[in-house]
Amino acid sequence: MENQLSKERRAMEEELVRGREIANQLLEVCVHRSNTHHHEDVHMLPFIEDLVRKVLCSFTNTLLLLNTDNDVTNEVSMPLTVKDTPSFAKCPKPQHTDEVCKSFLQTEKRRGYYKKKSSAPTWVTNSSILMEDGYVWRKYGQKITTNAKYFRSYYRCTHKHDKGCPAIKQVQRIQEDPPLYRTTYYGNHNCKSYSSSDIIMESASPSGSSVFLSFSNTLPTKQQYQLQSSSLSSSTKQEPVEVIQGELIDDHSPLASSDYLLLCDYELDFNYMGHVTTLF
DNA sequence: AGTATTTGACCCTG
DNA sequence: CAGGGTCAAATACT
Repeated sequence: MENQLSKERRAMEEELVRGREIANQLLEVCVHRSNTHHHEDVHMLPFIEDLVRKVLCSFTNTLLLLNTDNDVTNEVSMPLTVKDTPSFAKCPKPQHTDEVCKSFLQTEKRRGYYKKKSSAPTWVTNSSILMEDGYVWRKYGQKITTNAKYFRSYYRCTHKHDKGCPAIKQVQRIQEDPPLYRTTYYGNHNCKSYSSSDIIMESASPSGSSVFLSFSNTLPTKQQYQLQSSSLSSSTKQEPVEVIQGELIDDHSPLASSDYLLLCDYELDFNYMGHVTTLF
């Protein structure tokens, strides 16, 4: 028992060290990239993707070791769009016909059922560079939340209805000067409105670019990382992805496709995660 | 005319 | 019941 524990601990340490080394390599690549011309990126992208995958694999293995005795299946979240039936369908059967008519009339006028998603950000990207994801968003709401000076805007993928794309995002202005916005992503695109020209990490600002990535508690399964030629997945997860960036969007603009994150297609499943991991 | 945004009401969760 | 997320009619834009 004791031996088993120390064995697992050693394995975890090895995985963490490995992950850190790979992350360092990735950092070097990024630094190198920022000092070179972009036409070289084509050759670097496969290498960058490979490093990212290795880092993720390492974290995954570590977290697996940390959670070997947990029943992770319970942590799996279902897609927002199919999780529940309409509220009126869940109502207990009334005992009297009057009640039946009454409740039916009441529910008939109701709007479609929707369920609030859980919100546990899985990662944060703090960046001064301009990133795109090539998707078109449509604003469907705006709220001023408590203790917030600015509006929070709600966007969904334009292809929600024609292709059933479940992707949504929230944009919250969090700072005035310099302007800073936090973008939280929920769900992944399955609309495939993606082209190579839209590949992210397209640095709009010529210098001083910095990227901060971090993962936080309750995890995503597959996050759509568009680092490059990675295929787009159609994960059913609704775990959020956060991006914080400056000088990119206007609360009142239709989102000039400037507030996006860079993601590639994780092949990994993070369902069992319950920890915070910082990449940079 | 078709599409996108605004905005108040509605609805769910904690 | 409050706070936050979504809907959908009204409005603006192209």
